Amino acid sequence: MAHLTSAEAADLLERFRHYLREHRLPVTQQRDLIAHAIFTAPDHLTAAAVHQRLSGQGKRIGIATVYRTLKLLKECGLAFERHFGDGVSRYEVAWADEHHDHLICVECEKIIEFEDEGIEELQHKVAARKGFKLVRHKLELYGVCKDCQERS
Amino acid sequence: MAHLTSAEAADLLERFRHYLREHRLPVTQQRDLIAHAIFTAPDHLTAAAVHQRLSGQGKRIGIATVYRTLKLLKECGLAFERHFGDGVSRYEVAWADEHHDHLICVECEKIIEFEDEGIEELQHKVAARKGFKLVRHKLELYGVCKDCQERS
DNA sequence: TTAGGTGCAAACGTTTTGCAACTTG
DNA sequence: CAAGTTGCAAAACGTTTGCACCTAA
Repeated sequence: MAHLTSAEAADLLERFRHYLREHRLPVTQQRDLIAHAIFTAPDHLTAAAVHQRLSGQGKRIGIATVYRTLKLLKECGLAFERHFGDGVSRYEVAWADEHHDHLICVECEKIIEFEDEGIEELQHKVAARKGFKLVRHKLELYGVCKDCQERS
Repeated sequence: MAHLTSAEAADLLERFRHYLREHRLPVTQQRDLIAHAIFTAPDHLTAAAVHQRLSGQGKRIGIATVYRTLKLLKECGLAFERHFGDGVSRYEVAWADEHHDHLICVECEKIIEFEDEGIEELQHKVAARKGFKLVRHKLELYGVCKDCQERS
């Protein structure tokens, strides 16, 4: 689950502000709002979804600013950009201690997160065997979820 | 290695033609050329790369036709479409008996293919645990290759 | 002959960029 | 005040589509 408590979200927001100050970049209302949206989202948001969500709250923010801020969040390591093959980028909070991969239903598009120690260990072994120093990985399992199996 | 012998490439081309005839679709020069380009490529090609490669050979083929044919190759299972997170689709021959994942160097962008039985087995276990019937997966390991490690 | 493919150019949806006006520090 | 951000609209990007013409069977 990528859903953070509001205390955790607040902590991440503070870390983002700290990163900005450290780099002598202004902490603006827009940056706060966008970062907050990502930190409190229960799922993976597209830039358009972030924009809509803020518009719905009466905030007038340009889509360009959303992209610019998402890039900052990526750079400082507080958010990840994901691609699930439909040509749209999705963003999610990078929850420090948690590493998870994705299990995606090919019928209803539901996305479930999981972690597996064993797989991670084998990944490191494979990389080592090829002389690579592993820095990150992406694993997506596509299948039919229980609900969709029953439905058919 | 995704590099096929010319006999293997010829065999795949014949399979493609067979698929087309079976579906009462014409076997055109363009389709032959594009399929051949994919089957003989040593690496993952973008649509633009296929187009360039053919243009370089003096063939005047529209980029739209390249996309249309790549879609056909995907549909008949002879090519896979891959996404490595830079917003561009890459295509590679689907070598029937081989299943491989990718190891990508984050510095020189070199792409190495690998297979690992152990990882695949664990993937099936994870999916089963969550009630999913696994149909396919995507695993990409990003790291620094031996050459780039030495270079720095 | 005719179904369907082709190239072109225009349309598309997502992401980026140039710029004048505006905030932040 | 100066540096850097913002919103807008326009551009850029990869990809798809509409259409008149052409090719395979």
